[in-house]
Formats: sequence, C-alpha cells, structure tokens
Amino acid sequence: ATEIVENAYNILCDFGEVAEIAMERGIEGLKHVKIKVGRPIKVMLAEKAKNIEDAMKTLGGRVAIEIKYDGMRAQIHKSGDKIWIYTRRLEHVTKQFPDLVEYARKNLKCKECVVEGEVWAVSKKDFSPLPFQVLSQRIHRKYKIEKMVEEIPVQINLFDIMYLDGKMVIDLPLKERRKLLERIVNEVPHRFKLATQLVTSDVKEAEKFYQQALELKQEGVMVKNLESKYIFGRRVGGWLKVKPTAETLDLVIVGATWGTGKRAGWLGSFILACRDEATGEFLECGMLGTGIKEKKTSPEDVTFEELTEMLKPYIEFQRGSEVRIRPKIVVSVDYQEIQRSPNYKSGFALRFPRFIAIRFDKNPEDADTLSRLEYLYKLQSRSK
DNA sequence: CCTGTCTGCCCC
DNA sequence: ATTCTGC
DNA sequence: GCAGAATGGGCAGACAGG
Repeated sequence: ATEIVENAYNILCDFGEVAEIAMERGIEGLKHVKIKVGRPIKVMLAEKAKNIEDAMKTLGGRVAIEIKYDGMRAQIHKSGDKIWIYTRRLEHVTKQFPDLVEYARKNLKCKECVVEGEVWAVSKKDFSPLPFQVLSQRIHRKYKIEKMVEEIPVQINLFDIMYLDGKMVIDLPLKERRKLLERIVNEVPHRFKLATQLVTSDVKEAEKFYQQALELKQEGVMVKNLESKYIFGRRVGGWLKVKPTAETLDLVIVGATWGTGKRAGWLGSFILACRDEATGEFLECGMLGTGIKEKKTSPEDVTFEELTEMLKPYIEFQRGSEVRIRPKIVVSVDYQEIQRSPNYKSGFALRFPRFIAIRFDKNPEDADTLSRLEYLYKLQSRSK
C-alpha cells in the first residue's frame, strides 16, 4: 500500500490530490493514477560508478551507454501545440527557453508525450559545449530572455520517454522506450537531438565511447541497464554515471567557517589557497566542506573534530562564523575541473571539491602554485 | 543610481 | 553537485 | 541500500543602504 501511495505521489507531486483520490476511490484509485501532461513528475536518478568496467559488471552483460552532457536536466511535456519545460527539481522554466519550446513543438511527432533530456549551451562558432555557467545565465532569467536566446543558443539531447499518446510507458524496458523516442523525435542538427547511445557488452568498446565523450568536452557517460524500467525519484535501478576525476591538488587551509546542525561546534568548511610563487602570498581558490568524517571508523579517517583541534592554534581572528587561519596545514583535494572564478583572489575555483587527506609531509611552501592551476586550467580547455 | 548582501522546495 | 551516516 | 543532511561554485533577482 505504501508503494502505491508513493507511486501516486511521484506522478502527481501533490499530497492533497493523492489524499483526495485515496478518500474517494481508495487504493484502486491510486493504482490507476496516470501522468497528466503539463504536470511534472519526479525524475529517475543515477548512482555513481568508479569506472566503465565496474559499471558494466554491476549492470551485467549488454548495456546502453550514453553521453552525459554537461547541462541542465529538462522534462518536456507536449499536448498538441502546448509545451511545458521543467527542471530536475520540477521548477517551471518554459518561459526561459522559448527556443526549445519551438523545437519541441515542431519536432515531437505525437499528440501527447512526456520526454526527458539534457540541455546545454552550444558555441555559436563551432557547436562545441560551453561551460555550465554560461547555460546558468538562462535558467532563472526573468528579463532580456530573447536577447539571451540569441546570445546563448542551446542544444537538447533527449534520452527518455515516460508518456506517449495516452499511455504511461515507464514500465517498458529502456530499450523499448528508446525505440519509441527514436520514432517520435525528428532530429535537428546542433539543436534538437537524441542522446548519442552505444549498445554493447564489450568493455573495450565502452571505454572507447567514454573517451570519445570526453573528447567532445562532455562530462562523461551514463551506463544503463537495457531492461530497466523508469523509476521515479529514486537513485535505484539501472542507471550509473561515470565521469573522470581531475588530478589531486595539494592546497593550504587559510580559513574556515564554524559548522551548523550536525557540525555545530566544529569547523565545518575550510578555505583553500594556492601559493603565488611570484609574491609568496597564498591566494584563495575555493572552499572545502565534504569528504571529512564525523565519526572515526578506521584509523586513517580524518574527523571534523581532529581537523578543528589541529587548526585551532593557528587561528588569527574570527568574525561572525568566519575564521582566518595561518597557512600551516596542507590537504589533498579531488575535484571535477578548475573553473574561472570572479569570487576568489586566485581567479580560479574548483568544481565539486572534496577532501582526500591531510598532507602531514608537506609545508605550505610545498603546496600547489597559482601557475600550476593556470596550467591545469589551460590543459583541460585544450584537451577536452 | 550604484553597490553590497542575501536567497533560491535554484542549477550543477 | 559529493560525501557521510543513521536507519 | 536508501534517505537525509551537511557541505561545494555560481547564476539572476530582490532588497537594503549609502
């Protein structure tokens, strides 16, 4: 019964409505709740895999591999000439993407459907992908929308379908849903496309596809079970994402903020800096707040408590919840990529930074330098 | 009118 | 987004 | 295994204050 209620909620996303149906028609009523075109539904989520081989082993045998585009997830609803677009968190962004609306209206060959894809900013020069921040400028825009449609064109790559002409198709296996999608999508080059997909059971072939995705400057790939159904709002089932981690950086802690909630009483996040070899200064390049343990489960774990005690002697001063710390402690940090930053003195920031280890063997003078960040930044924009 | 700061069932 | 932890 | 709660960069918009 719980499952049926939950399922109904994932489709309707409205407790009141679920309650009403339960009152009037009971469990039977909830069982038959259908997608309403124009009303967003909870999206299926993916889990992480270390690499292609692991992903394929987990899913077993033949899999579908799709490019994971670096953009925004979008759910498109179509009913006749009417189009709605929703984000992953079910925010309504139809107004922000009039260009997408037009492509969807003309190129979804059906009366009614709900499809899903990834929207990303496309270069006007060579159709290559632009950084996520560029697309961000369009997502919650209220003013100058048309101007930005011109300045920042987007491409969508569709990868799933949940509803087609009166029928829910979420219980069909992925390979069948893909066939339906291929049947109804009229592709428009560099604008309205299907997600590039490879079906294979060969790890080598899959690895090659992954490398190609990276060469196209995309984030990585999704590895999917061909038999999997579409499951709302949960990180279960047959989708695994694989994306690379950049080379670890060793950076200096020069500040922190006191944590809240679970982390109250400890320093909960840490200001990182690289060394400017020209001046000897330490220049901020971001903050770090994940990857550190709350509890010690094994001897090599580093806890918030330990880190807080370790840094306390070097606190220079505090203002509000912010703390400045003398550069003493060096930490290893993983991240996805280096971004240009308007917010940090170094001019760079890390995307998705996470703590790996304390470098007890390193002094602040041995930390990675500004010129190394510059070098790595240029390297990634050239190779990807 | 500019600037800084804060918020967003925000996007990632 | 990533990661950790309680259930 | 899953859900919830900590935290990251960065964007547009709203608002307060000078």
